[in-house]
Amino acid sequence: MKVNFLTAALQIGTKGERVAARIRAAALEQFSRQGFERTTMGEIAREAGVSQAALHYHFQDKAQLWRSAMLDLAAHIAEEERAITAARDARAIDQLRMAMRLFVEISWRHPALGRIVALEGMAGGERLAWLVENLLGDRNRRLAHLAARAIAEGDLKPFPPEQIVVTLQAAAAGLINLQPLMRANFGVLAYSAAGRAAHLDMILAAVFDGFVNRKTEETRP
Amino acid sequence: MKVNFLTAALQIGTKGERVAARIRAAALEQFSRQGFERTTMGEIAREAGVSQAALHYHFQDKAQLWRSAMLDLAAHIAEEERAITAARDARAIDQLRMAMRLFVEISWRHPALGRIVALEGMAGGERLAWLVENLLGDRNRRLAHLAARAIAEGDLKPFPPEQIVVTLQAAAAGLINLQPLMRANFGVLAYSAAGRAAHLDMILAAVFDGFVNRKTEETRP
DNA sequence: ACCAATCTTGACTACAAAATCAGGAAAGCT
DNA sequence: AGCTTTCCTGATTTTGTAGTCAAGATTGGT
Repeated sequence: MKVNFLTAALQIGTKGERVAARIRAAALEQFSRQGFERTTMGEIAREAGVSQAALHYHFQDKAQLWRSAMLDLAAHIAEEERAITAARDARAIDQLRMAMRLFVEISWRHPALGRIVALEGMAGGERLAWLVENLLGDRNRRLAHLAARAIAEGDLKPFPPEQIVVTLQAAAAGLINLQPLMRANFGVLAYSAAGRAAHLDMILAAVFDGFVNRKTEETRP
Repeated sequence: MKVNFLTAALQIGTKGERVAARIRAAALEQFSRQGFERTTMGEIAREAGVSQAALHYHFQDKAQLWRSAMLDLAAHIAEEERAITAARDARAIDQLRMAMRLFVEISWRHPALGRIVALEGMAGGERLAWLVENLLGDRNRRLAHLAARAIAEGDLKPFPPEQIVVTLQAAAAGLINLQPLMRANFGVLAYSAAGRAAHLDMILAAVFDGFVNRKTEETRP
């Protein structure tokens, strides 16, 4: 059996609940890698080590399994996020930097999230609408609001806040999502813990700082 | 009939060649939006205004149609690129900046490219291998080499060149690929020509500059 | 140990989409 | 015009996958 963050759920609940959790974990992995239609129920079943029919016992249909897997992911992420509370009175730019740090760390721990957003965010449709409604919308709007404040406080270059937010996230998730490309194109392997830390450094030090308004430097000749 | 950049091909060649071009254009649009499996031959046929069987007359199977559409896209892009030749003796950083400008412009004109790379680059598999082999590999390695030179010349912060290249491209294509997300999440509409120019500004001025090593700015003109 | 509820499965159905094919229309040549 | 090649289509077959179902296995309570 595959081991990942959802495997913890195997320890609790009734047998059915444990199997359902295993199915959700397998489904999330497949859906996020292959997208919804490329993923088959049979594949998920095999990965979870149960029969295909078991999937339909625990979940009404494929779409509902997808939503269930997403909610599961969201719950795990929310729990990890709660651990960190941004200081309310800090400058917007600092809250934003903190949010980006968190985003990168969570993206490494839960690569499925970024992949799903990329897949559905390109395609549009009802699954995207569901994601925006249930998981992404508030969070993104909050970040955009934060970016707008940071601009107003003179700390960010004055680009459209929504664009800043989406671009930052796309940049941060890019390397993580595109591991297969990195491997196929450059022969680079998946990252160790040290590599992840270096990646976080890169995003903050390079990409994020690119948006930062360096008043002192710019007023220089 | 849908009009796009491939429609030009309608003017030349035999009747069959013109129909094949129309099919490739329709296929490219669908494949890049929906991904390979979500796209059906029937849909492509309807979009191209021919019968489903006609697709199998011109192309052996779905996979070959996909490859053919990609080659078509690559040919168009290559032609546009050829118009611009980077000065050989310029500093690597300037060549890189020029390449990014080109990348953003081409990405706006051919949004299918970025979507395909994102889709297949996340999933891995034989289509990705084909893409790397036939149209991405050399180009990306050349860019990485350029980034490495720029680092050696002290113009870029010393992050791994492959990571810089992929992250820059992910950041630049992010907004373009994720238009449906922008719309669903923020209600923002597709971009006008002015919006595209502004986006290019943002990528170069913010993201690209984030990677630039500012120490050298003082010593440079 | 027994029972009832919960869970799981193999076998099956329904359906959508890819691929094939024989027949016929259109284009191009002489 | 007559002939040949190229092109296109409707009808059909094949294949892969989602979803159903009745029967049997497992689990947990008493």
